[in-house]
Amino acid sequence: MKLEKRTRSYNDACGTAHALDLIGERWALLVIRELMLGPKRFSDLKADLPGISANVLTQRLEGLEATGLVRRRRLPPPGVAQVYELTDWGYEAEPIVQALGRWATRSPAHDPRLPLSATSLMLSFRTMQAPERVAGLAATIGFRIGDQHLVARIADGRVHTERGDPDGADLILTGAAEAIAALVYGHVPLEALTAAGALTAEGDTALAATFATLFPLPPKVGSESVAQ
Amino acid sequence: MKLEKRTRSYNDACGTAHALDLIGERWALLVIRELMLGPKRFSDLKADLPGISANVLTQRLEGLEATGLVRRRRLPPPGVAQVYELTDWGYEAEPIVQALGRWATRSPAHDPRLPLSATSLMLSFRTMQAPERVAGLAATIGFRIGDQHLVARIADGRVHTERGDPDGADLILTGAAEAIAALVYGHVPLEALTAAGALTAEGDTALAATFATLFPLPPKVGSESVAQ
DNA sequence: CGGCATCCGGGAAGATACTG
DNA sequence: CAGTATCTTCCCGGATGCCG
Repeated sequence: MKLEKRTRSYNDACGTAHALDLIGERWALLVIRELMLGPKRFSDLKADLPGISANVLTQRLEGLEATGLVRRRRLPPPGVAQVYELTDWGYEAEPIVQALGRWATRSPAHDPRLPLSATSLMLSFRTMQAPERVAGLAATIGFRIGDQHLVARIADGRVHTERGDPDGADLILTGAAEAIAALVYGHVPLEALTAAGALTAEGDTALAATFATLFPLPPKVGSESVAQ
Repeated sequence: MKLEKRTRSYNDACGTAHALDLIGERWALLVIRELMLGPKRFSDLKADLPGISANVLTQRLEGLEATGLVRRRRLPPPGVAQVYELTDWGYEAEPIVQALGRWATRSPAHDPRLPLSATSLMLSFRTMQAPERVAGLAATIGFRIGDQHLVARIADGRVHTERGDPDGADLILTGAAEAIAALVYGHVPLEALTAAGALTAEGDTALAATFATLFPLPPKVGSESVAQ
């Protein structure tokens, strides 16, 4: 284990270029994305980042820790596990994640049916919500995705998402993130997903249809923009 | 010339991940940044991107053209040159460039005295302007940076930047982008820069000091955020 | 000169196996 | 569970050279 010389830099005073020096390496921003809802353990990060290898994840975490975006913390006695969490500055990267996400959904090549992590799904709710559709609504929807428990709270004209106990929510959806994405973004009816065994719904199942209207996708890039 | 198999993908339905599939390769976003103010020729791109090699620039332009972000256009007869320009969708990436730039200026490692392109400087004015400081002002500042002519128009509570003829501006600054950055972000007085021969000012030179107050940098990340 | 293709060396990423 | 070690592959960066 030798001291690394610093990663090759763009050597550019432009803030954008410096940002790429910090988080431009492959996987770096997706690691940050996965920590956006709170601390995670190494193995959870690895499981939620389809395709990353252990050594690359180790390198990214080391790098992000060195630049002050990620902090390593040992959990209190009950569990011996250690977790990685974003620093305040790390959390401030959320607008970047959102700007990228919003922009890329216009891509003709974007396939919303690919694998999806629970964190990505929750962040997409933050990004894609349409204020004029959310206005006046009040509800709480709980999610059980694998062993992750999450909540979307609709209030004050905004959809708030966070980790939390789904119990007591008006509607609780249990299933894979991809199935919930099919409901919200693919506009597959809840009944079709429950019938297929992809999703389980408890509570106010009619709420699901309303929820699915809150996150309209921007129009795909049309031929007028791409053709020469 | 064989058909390339498409670049390795994150294979993730998350919009952020797809954005990285599109513009996550090294240099890609900086190429887009350099085209943000309008079309450029290959050699201008190469000159304005310190450190990029010709073959990598070729690859990036091919890739960006294939994804529909960049268009290649042959200029009308007077010049045989061809230029690269962003598509509408490509221009829509500006919020990404801005989010990255704004976020990265908080980095302790950010050195604003590194080389800087004229385009980066103009975009930084868009990004970093403080509306409460711009309010009520009206002025036009012209820039001659190398052979590039640019204008910043202060009106309607906003700073607008674009390519344009500096003649007739209230103040015209001639010099390297780094010198103008020293004025605006380094708060080096205009007199010091003109005395050193780094900058030439014509017109309302007092305007320079006002202009330099319009773009406050956010506070650097402090020890409270980085320390464990 | 502008716009590439080609070859090469170094280094980062990916896959797998292995260890405390 | 949380990484390390090793090997292979591929990308990046630099140099050169071709061709209009």
